[in-house]
Amino acid sequence: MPEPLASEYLSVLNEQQKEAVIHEGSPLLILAGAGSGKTRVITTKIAYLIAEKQVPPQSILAVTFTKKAAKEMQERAVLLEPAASQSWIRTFHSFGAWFLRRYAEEACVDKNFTVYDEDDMTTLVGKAVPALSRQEAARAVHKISLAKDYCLMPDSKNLVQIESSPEFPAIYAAYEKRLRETGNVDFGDLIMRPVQVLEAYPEIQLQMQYRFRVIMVDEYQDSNVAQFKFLQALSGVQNGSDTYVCVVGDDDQSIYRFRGAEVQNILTFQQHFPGTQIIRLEQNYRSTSRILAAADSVVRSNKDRLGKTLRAVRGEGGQPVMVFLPGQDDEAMFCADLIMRAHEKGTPYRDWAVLYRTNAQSLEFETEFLHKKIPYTVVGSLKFYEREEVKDILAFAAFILNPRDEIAFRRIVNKPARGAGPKTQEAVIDAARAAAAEAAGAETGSETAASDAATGSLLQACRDAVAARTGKGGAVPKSVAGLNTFAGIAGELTEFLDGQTQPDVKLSEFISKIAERSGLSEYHAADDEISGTQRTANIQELINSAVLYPCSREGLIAYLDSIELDRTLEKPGDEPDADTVTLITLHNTKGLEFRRVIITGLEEGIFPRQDKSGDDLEEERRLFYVGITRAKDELYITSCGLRRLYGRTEYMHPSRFLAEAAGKDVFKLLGNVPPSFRAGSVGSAGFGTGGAGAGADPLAQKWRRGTRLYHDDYGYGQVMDASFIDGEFVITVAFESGGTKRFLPAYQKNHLVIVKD
DNA sequence: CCCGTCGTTATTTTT
DNA sequence: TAACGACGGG
Repeated sequence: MPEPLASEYLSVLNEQQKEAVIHEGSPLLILAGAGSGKTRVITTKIAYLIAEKQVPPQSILAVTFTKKAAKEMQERAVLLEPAASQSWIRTFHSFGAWFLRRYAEEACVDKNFTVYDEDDMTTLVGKAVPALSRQEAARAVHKISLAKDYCLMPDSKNLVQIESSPEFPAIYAAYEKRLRETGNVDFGDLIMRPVQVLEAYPEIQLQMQYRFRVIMVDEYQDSNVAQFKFLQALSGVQNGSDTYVCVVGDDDQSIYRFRGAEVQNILTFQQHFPGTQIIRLEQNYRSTSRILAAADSVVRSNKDRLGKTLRAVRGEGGQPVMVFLPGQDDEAMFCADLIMRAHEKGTPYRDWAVLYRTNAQSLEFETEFLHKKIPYTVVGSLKFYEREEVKDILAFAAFILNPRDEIAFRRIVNKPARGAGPKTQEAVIDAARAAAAEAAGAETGSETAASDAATGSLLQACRDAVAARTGKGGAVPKSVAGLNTFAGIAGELTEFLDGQTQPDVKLSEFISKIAERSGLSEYHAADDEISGTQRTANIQELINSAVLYPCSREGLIAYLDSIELDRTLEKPGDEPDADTVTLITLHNTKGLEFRRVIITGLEEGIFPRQDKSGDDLEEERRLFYVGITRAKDELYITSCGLRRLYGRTEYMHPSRFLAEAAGKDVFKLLGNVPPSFRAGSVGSAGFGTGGAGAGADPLAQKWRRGTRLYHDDYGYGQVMDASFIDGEFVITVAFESGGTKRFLPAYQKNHLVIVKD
């Protein structure tokens, strides 16, 4: 087959895209607006570099944030240039995992590490600092993760900016020590530790510079400090390396500040990569122009942006619709009706996506769609891999891979019950840690630096405990018998895995064997009988998902990585091409597009979420922008007057984002449109308006500033402020208990009474 | 050691 | 409202 000519794939690009593809010689920052064809640019660039610039494909590294994006990028690059199959197109985290396994010794991790999730981390913090409650431990875990996103160690001076509590550094340090004893890593380590290795070992940095000549980063606006440092260290800019660095991002789509993403990375890129050229991609190929106008009307309220104007290539299209509904049930019904009616006219379900701010909101749609027989797929929140039975099996697999894994050990040693309770577990773990410490001490001064594989092994510690108690005569305690049973099973499974010689045996055989031999299958099957759960089916699904991997240590590592490094992965067994409506959080839509999009729950407190202001509020607004720009043909926005929240029905306000956008006359308004949104009052749409006629309203007469009152739930308080917002009379009340709340007195007759002094 | 009941509490967003 | 943790009984 003849090599495709560069002109063939360049000819379909616009001028800016072409410029970005053929650019060379300096760092490059591509500011790519939504739908401007950035994936096409990156993939074409990869093909171009290989075919026209003779860059070896394996020396190209392209980094994305999600596995889905990585997969798509690789597929599209390969279509343009088959040799791109050898290029490294991966997520930041899977690249970090590869790096850590390769330099395991320098990074002080076990080569066979598995990745602890938040839950595992919390357990470990709880063990490292027993004084903490589970809740406190969870809070600490959150802060530790954030610290790692910023590459901060327990002794870093700047740690106070993450968490000012004086106890925190000690908690972090204790956790870190304990984590290292297991040899495993957490999510943050996948980026932070490679950075530390690169900074500590110049020769490794040189190896990387030699190996990767081209580094590209997608979704750069969502990179965090650790990832920035990773990029810096890999490319070796400070050392004058000529590695070609190209990052692609859109500051308007930065939505991960809460987990350490730094918009500064994109805003100050030029300063850290001197000589950077900037290319803007502003032609939008995705959406019709009225949808883009809606998007622009939203994001233009943000102050902190580089500024960019999308030009629509497609036609004007239909007018986006804003719908005001009485309650969340009506919202679900509205969506269902819309989708069903379109389906009757031939629109497939897969054209539709229903977007919401929090995962919990998916429930109303699931219920309604189930009822109306509309097929749907919930993206992301599928906690398949967090289910107890699934975690149990995976923990057993992880333990066999790394028998120092304290968390996995605790989880499975006594499941099903074998008489080895917490006290026994503690003793075994302490013994293993003592053995490891002793070995480490003995090592000092001797030249046997490589750590013994059995050192600190909990499996070995179990066997030792058994050996110490048997042969002494007398009855063997139940706990020791339990450890013996467990050690027997774990030993047998380890031998099975290591004894595999035929290459065509699938890993599913091994996973299945774990389920059977561990007794976990039976244990969970019993639960199915009693509570009618799906555990056996889930275990079977898990076993099936391992069929793609070979039955070996390497295969098992790859399998566990694939699960641990991408939680958004669809549930195994879900067919990807089914004709279903997509239910998805706004965050998860990053990089996706749909013909028809419904963004739901546009209410104050929900979206934007309560207590958002300043930079956080701007991020919420960008999230709205991301949602709008997913739509190709049709866009609907819904807002409810009532919503059930914490089991209580609350009266809701339309989101301030709606007022910001409606003033521009870009939306068609439907439903119970609040007065301030109606034609004629467009100019005054927004918050803090009203005032006129307030004195005449009976409610305003009753609830004046200073009025003392009593609320059923919150107790005694005083009206601090009273005003009309969006045509509704709202009071702000300060309670004696401390908090402040806002109410709509019109709807609080049963809960709110005036008290006379 | 396992099960049930009662009371409390929680909701961002995710690699 | 639902889910989970603490507690107590069997």
